[in-house]
Amino acid sequence: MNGASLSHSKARKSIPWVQFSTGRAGGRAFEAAFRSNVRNVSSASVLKFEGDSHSAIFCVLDGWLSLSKSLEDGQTQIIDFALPGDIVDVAGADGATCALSVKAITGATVAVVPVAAWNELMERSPEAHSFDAKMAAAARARISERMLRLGKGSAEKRVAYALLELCTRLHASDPAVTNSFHIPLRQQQLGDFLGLSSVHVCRTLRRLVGQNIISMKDHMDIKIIDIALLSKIADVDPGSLSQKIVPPHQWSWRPLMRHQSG
Amino acid sequence: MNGASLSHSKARKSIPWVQFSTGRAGGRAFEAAFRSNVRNVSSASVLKFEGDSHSAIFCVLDGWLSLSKSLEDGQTQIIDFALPGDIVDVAGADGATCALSVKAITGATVAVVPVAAWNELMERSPEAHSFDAKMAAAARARISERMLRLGKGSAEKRVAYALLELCTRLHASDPAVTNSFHIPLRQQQLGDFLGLSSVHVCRTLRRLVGQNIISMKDHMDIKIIDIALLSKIADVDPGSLSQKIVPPHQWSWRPLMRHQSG
DNA sequence: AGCCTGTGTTGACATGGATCAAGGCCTCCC
DNA sequence: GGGAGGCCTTGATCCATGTCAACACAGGCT
Repeated sequence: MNGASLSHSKARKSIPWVQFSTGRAGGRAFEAAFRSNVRNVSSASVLKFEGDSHSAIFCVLDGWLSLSKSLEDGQTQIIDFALPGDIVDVAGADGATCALSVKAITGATVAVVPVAAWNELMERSPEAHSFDAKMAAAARARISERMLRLGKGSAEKRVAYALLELCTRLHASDPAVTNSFHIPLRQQQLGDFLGLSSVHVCRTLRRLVGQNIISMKDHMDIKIIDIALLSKIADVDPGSLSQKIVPPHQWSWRPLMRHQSG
Repeated sequence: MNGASLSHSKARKSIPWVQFSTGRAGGRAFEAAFRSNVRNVSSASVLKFEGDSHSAIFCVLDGWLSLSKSLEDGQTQIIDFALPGDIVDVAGADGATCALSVKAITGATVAVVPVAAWNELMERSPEAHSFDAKMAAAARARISERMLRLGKGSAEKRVAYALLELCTRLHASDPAVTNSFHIPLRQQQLGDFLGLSSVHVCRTLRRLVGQNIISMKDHMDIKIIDIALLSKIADVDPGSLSQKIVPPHQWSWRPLMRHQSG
């Protein structure tokens, strides 16, 4: 699925930017710049450590990355995943160092753009800039939504939400994905994402399977069986999230009713 | 502490933007635009609800705001506080609605800038744009740091970190603040910030007081007595955070040693 | 094949923090 | 002054989740 860490690559994946950069003045040049810096990274390799100098922005072409932070004792929290199409900018408050570690969850293909080139692109291309702003806003919204459940939600709510979120994001980058998808994560990593122990992640997934809300095979091939119930557990506004996943004729919910709360 | 909700104001607070906008072409016009939309909001008033149309960016001149999200059952998570000098942009992924609710914790003075004017400002003034980018990066870094402790930290670690973070931020906007400061929050609100019950916030603060790490009077006048220990509990890199709070001659720590972990 | 390592699963047990409840101390209002 | 409502504080109890441990299963290596 991939080569050595950070090796150069001739991959010709689709780059979301191309959709607006081609045909405009400078568009081709930027596209060339992106393509010339495409690299393959192997699973589990580290692209950046927290505190490293912030030298580049990544655009994920294929595979999953994790953005994480760690405590002194080694405990790790995954702040976000970067999926194909996502832009990764982990600049800290000082702008010079990375606030987060960036690691490859799977083998991945990544366009690496030096900050200088990035800034130039942002200045020259209003479309690029607004696209970036939109992605950044989406990332912020995603993180807030998750933080809400991290602070106030039960394990079940967190897991349910994660499944729906990942499903929705995968659907966004590949419309063929509807309610069946693969999550390339160990349960330990899911735990680091959700603020749960891997053991409890396992139990919680098992319970959802037992209740026939989802099914699993091959260690993380998920199928959402009862999306209405899962949405209710996750406390997701069905209108906002799930409309994207299942075709309209399958919708069958009213506004959420309050379920047993904490 | 102030007038009616969203009333016009003649306040002449210092606006961080002015430092670079004055003297430049268009600078005065922007400054005028800011000042003409300054409003006072009363404590506990709501500036935006999640889902509202995203019509304006706020710049906090005085007072505290909270940015929060809520679950169906009413449980609230405070995602961030906005302190004097902070810029508040709660645009969601769609750009048209707010991802977060914005509420006034205290009476507050806020410059309200319509999105159109804001976008124009961002395009016209590179300095404004880079200042905004810097603030946004700082907010992201802050939230990641807190999310780490929310997911992986004990109550003690979360409380300790919050105290240090707030102290640092207050110091940034007013260098006279060093290790004594006032937090205008109910313990319930601190709990909503930290993902803890108000009862447990109370117990945890009491414990810190009992260990002579901090002192409290008048319901939230905090004084950090042993900043080294508090930093260690919070798992803060002393170099990054605490250097800003206490003068150099008071530093007396080596790199953190691992303390009893979970 | 046989071993070794990593991961998922399940059970037993420990515990941090939630919840419930009562009392005290404010401030506001009549 | 007296009552009422908020909020903090503290104690008692409960429960969700962490931790520890054992086993199963799969893949890689020799």
